[in-house]
Amino acid sequence: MQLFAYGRPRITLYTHSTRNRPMALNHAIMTALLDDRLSGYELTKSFDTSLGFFWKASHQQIYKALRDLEKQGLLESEDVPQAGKPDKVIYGLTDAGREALEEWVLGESRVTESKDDMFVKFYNLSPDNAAHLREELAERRRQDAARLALYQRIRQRNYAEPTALPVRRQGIYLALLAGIRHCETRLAWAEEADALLAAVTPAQSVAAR
Amino acid sequence: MQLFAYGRPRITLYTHSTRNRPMALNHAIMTALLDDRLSGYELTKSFDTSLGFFWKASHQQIYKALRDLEKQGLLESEDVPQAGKPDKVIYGLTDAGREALEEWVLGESRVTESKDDMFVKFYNLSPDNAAHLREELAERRRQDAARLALYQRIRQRNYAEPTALPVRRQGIYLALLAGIRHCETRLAWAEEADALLAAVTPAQSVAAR
DNA sequence: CTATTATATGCAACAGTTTGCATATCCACC
DNA sequence: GGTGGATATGCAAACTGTTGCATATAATAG
Repeated sequence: MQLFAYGRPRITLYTHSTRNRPMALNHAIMTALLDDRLSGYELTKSFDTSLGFFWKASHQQIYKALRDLEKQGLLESEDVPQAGKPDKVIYGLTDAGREALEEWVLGESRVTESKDDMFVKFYNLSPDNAAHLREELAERRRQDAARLALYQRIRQRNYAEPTALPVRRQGIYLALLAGIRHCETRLAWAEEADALLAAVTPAQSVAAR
Repeated sequence: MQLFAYGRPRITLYTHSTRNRPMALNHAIMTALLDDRLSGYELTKSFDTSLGFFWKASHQQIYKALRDLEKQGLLESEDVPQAGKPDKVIYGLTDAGREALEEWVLGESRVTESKDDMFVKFYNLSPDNAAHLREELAERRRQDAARLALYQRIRQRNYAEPTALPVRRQGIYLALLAGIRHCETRLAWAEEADALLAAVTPAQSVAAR
């Protein structure tokens, strides 16, 4: 009787396994705690700006990650009673946390490519939906413009002379610069795209006359 | 006795609910099937190039999505026996599928921001890891350069004169252009970043002397 | 006085993605 | 004769992220 009916058992080498690489949200949180001790609430808000350009997270995710990281001994917490506000729990990096973070930086990076419906929609362009796509595009432009303005302000205030900054701040500057360039590129593209869409749209209004 | 101990029951309006918006992978697949009838295997490969810049999917995801979409009547399938190769199943859009796709385009878009470890790592820049980050950056440059070259080739071959193209092809051109601009921007940024990192790295080799 | 907003934390269900594994054929290369 | 790679499809578990809901205090706006 043959128990292993199909082929022979295989030996797998796990050469490119990512199993042991924990999700980067944890590391993003630890990064945010490098300088400051913060509560989950404060982290949630700070994720909306600075680091948030590269990593979005909901408060549910963040609170859970904080508890997990504390269980692993990478963070320590402190209960802070407050008057006039609900009590909060602030978290800080432990030495083990700092070490784990440094080690993580030296590992391989994982990229989760962005997924954007809008581009898939462009593959479906027709006179029927061109007007709608222009609207979506206009909304994006507003968002990108707002974000760009914010990042430009931050740059001028805190990163005007990058080479004069301490090393770590130079790294943050580069990330910020990537964000700025990204917004600029999208805005320039949106202008080109809008011009082309505008040439498509009138066909509909003519047909609808 | 008070059964609803905490506060009063709330009425929620679901004004910005996204519950009924199905994931875009399904729509990306349907989009890829607009012109051609393809098998899961072929779709997986085509996702690696064209649409893949905006939407990555594994073969496991794609095969499952295809079966789901067929169950919903949005796709139809046909078994194709092959000589010298395993048989395959090719899928095509049904009329219902085409309609559903057109309707989806007119809805709101969802953006899943890209998540890239590398930028989080830049927030941790130090002389200890600057060399490692330069390596990662160099690897990204190779990838971006390769992708850019591919997209440039596609552009020259098929989209040299965008305004002369049929409407839908113009939409694809715009998506392609976004991909090109994106790669170019990242490459330009990587150059700047590398220059700054280079100024950080030597400090280590001097210290290590 | 009531509604809203900000502060502050959390659970549970669900949706979506990744990873590991499984199966099978045929071709090319060494 | 075996190894590796391309073709072709699929299951199941683990992981990650989103959504809806729950709870509580206090300030502010109307």
